[in-house]
Amino acid sequence: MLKLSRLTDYAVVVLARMGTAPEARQSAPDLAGRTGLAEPTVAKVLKILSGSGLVVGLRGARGGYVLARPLADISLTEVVTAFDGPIALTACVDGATGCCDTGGSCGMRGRWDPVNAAIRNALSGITIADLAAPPPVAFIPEAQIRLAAE
Amino acid sequence: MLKLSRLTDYAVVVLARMGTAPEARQSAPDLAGRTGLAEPTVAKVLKILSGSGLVVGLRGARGGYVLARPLADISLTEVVTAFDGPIALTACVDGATGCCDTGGSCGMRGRWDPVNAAIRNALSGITIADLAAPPPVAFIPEAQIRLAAE
DNA sequence: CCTAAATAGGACCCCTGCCGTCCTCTTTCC
DNA sequence: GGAAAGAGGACGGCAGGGGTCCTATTTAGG
Repeated sequence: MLKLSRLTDYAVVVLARMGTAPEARQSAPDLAGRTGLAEPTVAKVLKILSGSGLVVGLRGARGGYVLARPLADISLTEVVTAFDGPIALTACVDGATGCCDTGGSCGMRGRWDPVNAAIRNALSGITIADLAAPPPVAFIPEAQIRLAAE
Repeated sequence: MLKLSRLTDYAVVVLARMGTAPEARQSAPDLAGRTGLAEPTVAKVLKILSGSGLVVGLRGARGGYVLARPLADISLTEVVTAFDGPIALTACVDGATGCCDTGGSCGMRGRWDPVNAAIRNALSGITIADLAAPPPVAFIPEAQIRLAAE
């Protein structure tokens, strides 16, 4: 299904929460409490985010996590890629050997690439800051709408 | 993961094959043979396509399927929607009740909508004909690239 | 009228992959 | 030295997709 994994969803929530105090180091139990998510799950999310370099983990007592970059510099593509792997709608990509066993006469060879690129670009144009912005007077996502207009 | 279901992939292949003889009625076993896919699977795909109105099923002996519209008039969004349901990257959409149990303070409420719209629009701009076109001299998908450029 | 061919529509089981949890090791502050 | 917290991996439960099959209905042809 064309859905992103639940962990990706959690990651955006956690990142958004971290964005409210970009300088402070925040621990996993702390963020769990503030987001209302289960602590082990938040810990797992943060470990993956740390592995992807989107946050920086500080070990030891009084440790925690800090945003590696401001939310406005983190695109949705990066988060999705960290949890769901490279964005590729079908398995028929990057020269997957014997993708569909139709003997090379698939006819679809390489045709999905522009589609993947379109998705990637759409997600690249949206930052976590766009998703996390504290509700201003009224949220009218003109930028995103313009982005969506073919 | 951000992948579409395998049936959707099959559907594109089957539709592309049907596009090579748009007028002729083609049976499920016939299309299975021509695409190299398993016959029951092709039958299932065609039933779903028929239910969505993308192809027209003709019952009885010497029956088969005919494209309801030329491939150039069938967008990827329609095919994806037929198999994967409405395009919604997260469950937090269309007022899903108690989506994340954070007590309404989710802060993400409605924020994914522009993202979903962006994906939908990107896929709407691509037709099955774009994916199925028999390789011309060189396939340079200018249209799609332009579409992807934010 | 009867048979064969083909669609329509479910029902079913298997199996993959996600998800949530937990355990251990390492690091660092007090 | 002890406690707190991240790093890394392992593991079982479970939902959802997928492939298959069965039956009913329709229709062309002999």
